[in-house]
Amino acid sequence: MSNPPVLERLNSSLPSLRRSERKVADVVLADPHAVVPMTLAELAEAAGVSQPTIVRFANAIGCDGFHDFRIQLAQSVALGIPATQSVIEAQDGTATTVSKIFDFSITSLDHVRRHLDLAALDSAVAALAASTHIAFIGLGASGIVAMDAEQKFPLFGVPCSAPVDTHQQFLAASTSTPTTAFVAISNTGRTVSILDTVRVARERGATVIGITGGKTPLAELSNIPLIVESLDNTDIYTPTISRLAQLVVVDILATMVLLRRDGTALEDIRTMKSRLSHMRSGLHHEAVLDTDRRT
Amino acid sequence: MSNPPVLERLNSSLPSLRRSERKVADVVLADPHAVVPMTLAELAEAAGVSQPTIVRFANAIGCDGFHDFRIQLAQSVALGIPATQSVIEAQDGTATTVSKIFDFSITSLDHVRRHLDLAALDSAVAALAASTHIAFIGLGASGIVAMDAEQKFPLFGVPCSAPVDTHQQFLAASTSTPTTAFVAISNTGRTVSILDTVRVARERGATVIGITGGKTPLAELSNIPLIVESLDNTDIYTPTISRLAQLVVVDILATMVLLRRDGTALEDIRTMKSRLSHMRSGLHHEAVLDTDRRT
DNA sequence: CAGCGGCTTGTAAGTTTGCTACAAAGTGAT
DNA sequence: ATCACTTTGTAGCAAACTTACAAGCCGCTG
Repeated sequence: MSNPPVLERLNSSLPSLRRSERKVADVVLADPHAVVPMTLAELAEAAGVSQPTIVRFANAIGCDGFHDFRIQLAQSVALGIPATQSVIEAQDGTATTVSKIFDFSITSLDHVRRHLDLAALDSAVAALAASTHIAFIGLGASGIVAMDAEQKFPLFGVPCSAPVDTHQQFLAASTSTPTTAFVAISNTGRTVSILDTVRVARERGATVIGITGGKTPLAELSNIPLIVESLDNTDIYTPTISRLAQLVVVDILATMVLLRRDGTALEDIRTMKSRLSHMRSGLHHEAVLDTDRRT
Repeated sequence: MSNPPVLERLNSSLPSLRRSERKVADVVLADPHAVVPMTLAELAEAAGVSQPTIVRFANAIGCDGFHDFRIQLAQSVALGIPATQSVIEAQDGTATTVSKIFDFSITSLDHVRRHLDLAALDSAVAALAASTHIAFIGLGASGIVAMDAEQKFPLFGVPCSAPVDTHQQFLAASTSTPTTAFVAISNTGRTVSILDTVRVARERGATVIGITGGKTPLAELSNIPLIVESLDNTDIYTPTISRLAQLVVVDILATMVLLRRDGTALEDIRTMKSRLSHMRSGLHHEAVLDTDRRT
């Protein structure tokens, strides 16, 4: 899996390109989708340059020939045009807006996938698996993630809490123990109340896992910093993308903790899922148990 | 944008393949990543068949020659191996588990992107923009989505609520009016309490937007059904993927409603974002206002 | 400002790669 | 058992990509 997507690389190495290579870059950036099915000769024609220039262009941006360039471009385009490229505008139609937001979301997830620290993840899983109690805290969009985690983790038989307001969060930190896993979620990693709360949890000896967007104060304060680096979203229309990546990371943590358990926990979950689906349908408990027997 | 991803198509058209074409399919499915950089001759070698067979294989699964096949495969692989292919297993290492969950999440988002009904989306946006009050309801994972929506939509100056328990939801439905937009979120679309609540909202004349996973009872009951079709997740380890797609759809709705507004709402949001970031840092309100003046 | 050196770009030839026509082998039915 | 049909491989061809080389442009210096 090659690390930085082509279009990103193209942007960054744009100044170091020669004049006619630049013409090629312009064509590619103008409409990457259209370039994908093009043959070398067609692209040369479209950019108004000779064929070897195309090859040199491909090499210049770190591809191994035109073949490689085309494949990498196709992959980049499949994920979506990076958000840095396309900004949502008022005159965009429905289809365009939908595309842009999906592209942005998918690209961002891909970015996180490439930048996730697996070792930190392992440490976090170990800490969560060893804990007797887990607390998730976050505010705003990150609060949503905390609540989502609270729905997932109790499945393993470990009591979980996700206090929503700052006072309750502080209280949870104050009553934490050395076997508490304290998961603090903050994309900016600078929210003072979260930082204060984390300090208390640390004092109490809890293991603090900090899910944050970069090398932030929260990362500094955490025993195990989990950097979930979303793409920049300076644009005002751009939705908060960090949640999505954080949710996926929580999914990963939950799944990996589950994988560490043996079959009994698994069986519990299976039963739970089945009962839940019956509850949805409004059947009575008796009926559920009956169904379970049949299964 | 060609509609069904290659690997999906390959799976579905697998029975109709000839014997030696099937050998090719096996090689491709065994490790799609490895096939991407291969040349036609190499793939023929790897599958133990002749070169023309590869070409015929490509045509058989709906590609226009080997070239096209390679590009489409590259795109498919970029998004990740579809979940139907790869299932999370206990013996998977960290890297593998992470890959699989990200792949699954991204593939699923891509799937929703391809299957979203733009016309329904437009209707939903129109209804939301015209409403004087918006209620979001959901339970479990969908409840998280409802709460997320509640954080986003008040920005437009329309009062929003996202009652969390079934009684409160029922109450909200009972007090809704013809200008209420009632957004019900349920992936299964069969949760009885949600359906009951929606019926009440309909009786009261509210416009019901149903975000659901297919042609479910909820879709039937809604004025505007928004089908958000995630991939099947029969596997027990697989995390609930529907939330992610639903969140993105909520993002899209929020963004599009915002785009309908004129500059004033925009300015409000800009100011709000700036103040919020100051609040995070723990600065006082005076300082915030001061900063705003400087901006 | 003319001449020179280096870099940039295009021309042309070469090599690889993918495609197609055709023939051989296999398979099933009568 | 033979025939018709489907499937697979061989061989040649056309197109695409790459490389070597020469022409042109630009800036520098005398």
